Amino acid sequence: MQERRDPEDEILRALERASREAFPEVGAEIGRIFAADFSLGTPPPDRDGDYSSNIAFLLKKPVKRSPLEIAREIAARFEGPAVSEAVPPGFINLTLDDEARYAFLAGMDDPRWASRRAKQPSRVNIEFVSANPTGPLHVGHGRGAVIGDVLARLLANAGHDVTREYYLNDVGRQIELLGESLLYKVCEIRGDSRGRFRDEYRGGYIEELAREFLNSRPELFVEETDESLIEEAGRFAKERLFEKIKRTLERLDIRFDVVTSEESLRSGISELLERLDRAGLLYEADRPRNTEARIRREDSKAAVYGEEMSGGTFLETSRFGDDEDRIVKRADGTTTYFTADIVYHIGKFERGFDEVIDIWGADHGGHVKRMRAALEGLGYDTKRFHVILCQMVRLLRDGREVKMSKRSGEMITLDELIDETGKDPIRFYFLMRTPNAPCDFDITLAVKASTENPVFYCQYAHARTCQILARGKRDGLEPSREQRVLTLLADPLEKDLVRFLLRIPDGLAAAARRREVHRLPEIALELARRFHRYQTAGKKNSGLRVVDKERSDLSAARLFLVDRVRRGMKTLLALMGVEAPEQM
RNA sequence: GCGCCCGUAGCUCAGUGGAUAGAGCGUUGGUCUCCGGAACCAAAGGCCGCAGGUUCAAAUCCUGCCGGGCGCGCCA
Repeated sequence: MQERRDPEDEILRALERASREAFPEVGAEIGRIFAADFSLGTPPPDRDGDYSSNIAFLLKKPVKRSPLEIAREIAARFEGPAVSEAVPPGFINLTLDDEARYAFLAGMDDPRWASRRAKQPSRVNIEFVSANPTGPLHVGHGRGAVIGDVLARLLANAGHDVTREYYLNDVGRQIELLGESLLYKVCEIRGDSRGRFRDEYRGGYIEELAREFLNSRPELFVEETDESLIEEAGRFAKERLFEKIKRTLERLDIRFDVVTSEESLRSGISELLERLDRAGLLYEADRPRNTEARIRREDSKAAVYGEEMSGGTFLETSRFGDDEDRIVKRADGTTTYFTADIVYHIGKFERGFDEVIDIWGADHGGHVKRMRAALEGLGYDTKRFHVILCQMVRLLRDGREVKMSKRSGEMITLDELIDETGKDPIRFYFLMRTPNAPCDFDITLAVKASTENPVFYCQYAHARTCQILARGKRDGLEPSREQRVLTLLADPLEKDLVRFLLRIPDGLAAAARRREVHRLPEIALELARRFHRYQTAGKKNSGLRVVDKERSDLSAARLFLVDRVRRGMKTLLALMGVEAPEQM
């Protein structure tokens, strides 16, 4: 195995040296620029050069000369593993020399070839899915699940220590209602029509659970009070439903390091209330202060829940940017979801995480401000708290929307979607779009085996590399990594492929820095596109064929390149959790 | 009314303050004596929602407006 080299890092250091040498009087400024996340760019495709730098523009102000002049001064003093050239209006384009180029390609043997350590590796907690155990996962949960999982992979690739966490809301009114719904169904099955229980949850899974519950408790209803029955039924249902949720996620290759249950936080709640009280952030009232004048829409969804408003203890989140104060303890002494959630988030910081990331559905958008306010009020650094909100998923079939409504029972569960398309299209499509925007998932397209289907397109590129390498082997040709041989890779299509491979580590580092997983499919698609182009060109022009016994040196070089593309694609697919098949 | 998010090619969307704004689909026209054509090439198609501002440089940052999505008591 060859030792890995990071040509970009070498070039950046050489650029810094040359800049200091050319303009020693602004050394401090230069140091600042290079210490930040300053990185190299890519020249337009029709220009020479593997990298480009805009350093001359950034130095224009302190140096007080034209960017082009500055670029020339720096380029003239540049000493590194590349040839540098200053071009108007002031870019410095750099072409890596052969030795560094092939050292990079050989370094791809190292499984960490695409991993570039973040400047400040940190302990990161990513909480995602966290669906309530009151029913099966739906398609929207799948989006958050995939984004959270791949963000974890991406940050780990950048050297961070990542914990995947699921927050289980396993107490409270909804679990009570779940228990009642189960008992309602039990009564129905038994022909008992006394109507003692509410049927909040009605899906087919409730009936299944009710039958299981009856089987395990044939003597049901003999002695118990309704209250203890509801609790037992709730516990029974939530445990089974959470198991089911975990099985669904495992089908997508998603697992968690830690599951924290709301129940386990109970002991921390009184402590939290005392702490908030000591900080002077609590008050008792019938309604939050300063909210009378606020206008609300009557058709607001949450109004449905607003039956009782008997007052209680409020937390002054409005002092820290929230729209109004939030209740943390009801008049009857019970606490709310929000109270437990504060305990939970404080706990994450107390456990030593440097950064806390939550991946929530768009319908939780209103919670961001209050959570941030609560943390700020307690003295935590809210810059270390990030929320990624996932917008809605619209399902399409044959280009038409699949309507989903709970009432009509026309829900497609995540399990059903996996049955239909398999894991890979789901993962890939949900990654393709920024979480900030709603996305469409076209079931018809997801199972198609052609260029139109991006996941197929990438997997096919990988399979194609494997088949070509196998073909070479049958003809007695093996990849070569001798620099003498590799200089034969002179066609523009080959140079373009190499140049693209060179930029992958930086692309991944940038994606990690910005916590943006949707860049991954983009990178994979571009690599696939370049490779397919190269292969089809070889069909047209036999001079570009990879496997050619008549020209064994050239073949060996090209096979090496094909093998590097294979590794590149495999790495990208692995980061996305998508399979890399050797044949389709 | 308030908050968050989104307005980029006919459609779906990329775009890290940099060079002539890019892909896929769709449209039109092409490509193989087949290393997997399950692929590729070319053409057409753009007031980057509108108006200001910051900057050497704005699709990108700031402000205001217009249009769309989601949310807006103590359900989680």
